[in-house]
Amino acid sequence: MGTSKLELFTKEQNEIAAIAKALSHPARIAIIQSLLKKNSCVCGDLVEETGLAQSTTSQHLKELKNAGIIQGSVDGVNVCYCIDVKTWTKYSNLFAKFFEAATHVKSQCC
Amino acid sequence: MGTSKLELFTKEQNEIAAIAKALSHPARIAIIQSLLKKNSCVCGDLVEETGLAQSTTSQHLKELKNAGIIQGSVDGVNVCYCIDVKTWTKYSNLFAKFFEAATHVKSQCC
DNA sequence: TTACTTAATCGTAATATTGCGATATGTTTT
DNA sequence: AAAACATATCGCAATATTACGATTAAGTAA
Repeated sequence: MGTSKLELFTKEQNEIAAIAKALSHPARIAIIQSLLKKNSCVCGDLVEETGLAQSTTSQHLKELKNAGIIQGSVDGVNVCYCIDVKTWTKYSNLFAKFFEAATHVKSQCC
Repeated sequence: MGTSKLELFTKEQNEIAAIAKALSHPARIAIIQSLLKKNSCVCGDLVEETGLAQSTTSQHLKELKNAGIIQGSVDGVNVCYCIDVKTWTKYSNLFAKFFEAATHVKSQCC
């Protein structure tokens, strides 16, 4: 136990949940917002941005990378991260679709 | 440790992360989708929908309720759940705004 | 080569999440 | 009142997440 029973749900449900999971920590939201604003894309700057330890920030970056949201490329001693626009757009559409389903709900049933 | 350092982040960042957390389990996505489709709104039916134990489903419902996404009202022996449309719309807009920020990003920086 | 810098990974501790069975609570029905 | 039903809560076990310091790896500069 302690593990989610993923096999009970549809591919889409698991996908939406997985993306939401990647977005479920404020540090990761902060990182994404920072990258979208393009104030910087260097890992060291993101460490300052989050206010967390370097190792912790690195862990969050890894999760965002695994989710396909960001990508990093080595630039000398630094690593430059950026939003993977293609994936981001895909996720954006998926969430928009998911949320929009409620526009047809006129009234509360209870 | 093990606790997120919420005080390091903005109210908005924490809010987005909190909503995402509520959406970060496929069972909860399944519940929401079911309620949006209005196939049913009775707790017992949602237990079947998820395929999880009654107590586990009840726990997921509680989390969605805590996040303000759904509301339940007692109807005799049953409890009828439904989407809180007002909150849902609010969250929908918040996420749309969050995702849209990337439409201005023309190219990858790295 | 050695020293320095940056970032990833490892090891570990604290806490949170997921899931279930058992039990409690509250509402109908008999 | 007693039995039946639906749902919430409790207690527990397994696993996941968050965070940090220490270490490793790899590039750059002296």
